[in-house]
Amino acid sequence: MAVTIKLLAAHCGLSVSAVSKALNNYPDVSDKTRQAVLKAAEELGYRASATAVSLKTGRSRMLGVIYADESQSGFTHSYFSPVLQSFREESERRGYDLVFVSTREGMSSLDHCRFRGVDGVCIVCCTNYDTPDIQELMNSDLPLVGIDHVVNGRSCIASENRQGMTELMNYILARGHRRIAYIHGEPTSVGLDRITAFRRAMSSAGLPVPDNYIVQGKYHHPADARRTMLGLLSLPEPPTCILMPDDYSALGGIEAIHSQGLRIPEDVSIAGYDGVPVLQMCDPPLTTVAQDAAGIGAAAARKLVHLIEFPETTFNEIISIPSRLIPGSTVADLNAVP
Amino acid sequence: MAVTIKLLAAHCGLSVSAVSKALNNYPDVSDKTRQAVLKAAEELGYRASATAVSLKTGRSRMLGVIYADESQSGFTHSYFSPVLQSFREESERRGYDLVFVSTREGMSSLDHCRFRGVDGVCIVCCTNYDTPDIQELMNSDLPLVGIDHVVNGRSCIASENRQGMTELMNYILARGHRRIAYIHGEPTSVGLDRITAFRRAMSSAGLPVPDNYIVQGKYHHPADARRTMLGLLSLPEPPTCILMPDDYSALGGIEAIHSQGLRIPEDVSIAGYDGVPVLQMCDPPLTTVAQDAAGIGAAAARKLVHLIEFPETTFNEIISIPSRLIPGSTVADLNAVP
DNA sequence: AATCTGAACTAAATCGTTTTAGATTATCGT
DNA sequence: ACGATAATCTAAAACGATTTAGTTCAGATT
Repeated sequence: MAVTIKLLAAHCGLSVSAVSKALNNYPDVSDKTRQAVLKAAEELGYRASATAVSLKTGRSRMLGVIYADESQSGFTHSYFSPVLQSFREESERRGYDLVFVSTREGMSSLDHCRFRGVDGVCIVCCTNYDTPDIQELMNSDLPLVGIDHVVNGRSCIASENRQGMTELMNYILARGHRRIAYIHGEPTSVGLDRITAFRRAMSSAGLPVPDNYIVQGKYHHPADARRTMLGLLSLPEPPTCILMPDDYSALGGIEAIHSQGLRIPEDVSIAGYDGVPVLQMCDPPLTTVAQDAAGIGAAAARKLVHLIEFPETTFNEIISIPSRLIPGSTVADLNAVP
Repeated sequence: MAVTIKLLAAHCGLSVSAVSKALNNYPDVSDKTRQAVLKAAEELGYRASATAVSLKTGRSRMLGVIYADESQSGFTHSYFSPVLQSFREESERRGYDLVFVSTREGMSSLDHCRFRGVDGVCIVCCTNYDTPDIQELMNSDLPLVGIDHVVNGRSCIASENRQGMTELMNYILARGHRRIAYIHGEPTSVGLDRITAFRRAMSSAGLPVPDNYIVQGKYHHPADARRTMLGLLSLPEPPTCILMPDDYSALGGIEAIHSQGLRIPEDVSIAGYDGVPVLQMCDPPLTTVAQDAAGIGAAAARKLVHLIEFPETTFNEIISIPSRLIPGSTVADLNAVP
């Protein structure tokens, strides 16, 4: 089997404890011995067993990840996947490995975290935060950060949704649109922030928002978006521009518009949210707001590691990461058409 | 802290070993005691520590995942991400959790696997299989399955690339195309299989394949595809149909075609490979071959778990998963244009 | 009644580390 | 040269489980 510390100790003619101390930079070991141990460890290819260290120290250097978008897209989710990616990179940079915590039968997420002995957990993607399972996690004493959702005074990394939506609205308004509709996603904290920003922008511009211009749709669900879009297009006074829940849903919206023989943006304008690269390669490139997924993932990892390593001095907080408007070409400039 | 077996034993008035046996269905424990233990465990919320079990038994019920597409797409990779997703689901169904094995400085992937004590490893996504790092893994005695790449007699799950490509070619040929070009990806085993099938289909149809009709491109790299496509379009005798390395690259190809003022499929036909849902929502939907990512991921998990649990009776093999043609609308029917 | 058998339990070793407390030198002041 | 002090090492317990080798005590056998 693998070479253990016992073998290494024997090879060095030292006690196990001396070797352990040498490897862990304890002060009460001579430089000569330390060098010898390090050299021998290198030669024999010694690696401490994470399992044994973990058992003894109570720290595993593993981070749990809740990624439960069973419904549909899985790891291909256009927003959460890149968040996870950068969360992973930053975690590994800090010496932590990622484990997925599943909700296996009979084991709650918290149970699972304890079972695996993870040092902390990040809720990256989760269809519903109001489940007993997630609540139990939130109320536990496990270090935790959430993406995009604020619960129970826990730390949370989120896009500046109001800022992003406001920039998008300002852009659309500046292009002369007045009849603007919003197919929004589920009214989570994210959703509500965006809706608020939408309404504010409209009222700041002195524009009314007819009730049927704000429609609840679903995140990441093109088929639903398609249906909803068709409804909007068939209104007696249809909007000139429609905001979608996200870029992926926008695909369904675009489809719906084309199916009516309408052109984008000549006949109808449309905007997404997320900044998915693929949509920028489509023709025409989608007007949208790029969320800084990489920044969010990295911030989450940093925060979580801090919570773990400096529990005394680290406080819970909500960290906002700015978004950036991508103008694209799917919102017509009505001023330019005299 | 958490409730340990020691506490549970005390609570039951039994020895630690009796409790352990009760929990693990040993025969030499009375039914009465077993029930009592189970009940107490439930009440106290006892969970065995995976760490401790792992240390003692040498089995961790964790699977390592190599997913190293640092280059670009990360978890949004349109083909590997869904593979990973289903690999994860099937693994969890069988009681295994997934850990990412990173190549941290100074620790090879194999080292990392041993360090974490994973029971097996799956190479899902990997930019280059010819590195010492991957070779070391392949030559180790760790249970292992690879996706799409055959190395060293290890188990491998792959799409039936020849079948897929052949079906695609038959479809294209049936639509009357004779000047067909292929921008292929890196010549890995996958790439070579597809090229072989392409050449066979052409020669079966008695068609020549000019050298400049087979161009090496890159997988998952729209910008590169764009450049290469422009080259093909500017040939003295340009192809009527171009096969792309994959759907994502096809986006770059489509872009290039449009940039020349050409229409798809009226002026040029194009086909992808993978069956990415997004591309089916674009207009027109892409002609492509859907790889059964879910089937591949699940098969990989099953194979790996077998290798782990029945090492004697399980042999290494190459498992092929059929692909399916998605006709789409990007390949013109030349017969229909008299 | 003495012995054997088997069921049901316990003690203790073990997995590979870390860490506390104690042991062994070597160094030094006097 | 002698005890004190510091430097360097070792022994052993502990982490939380599993598992081997007993042990105990009914009840059956003779």
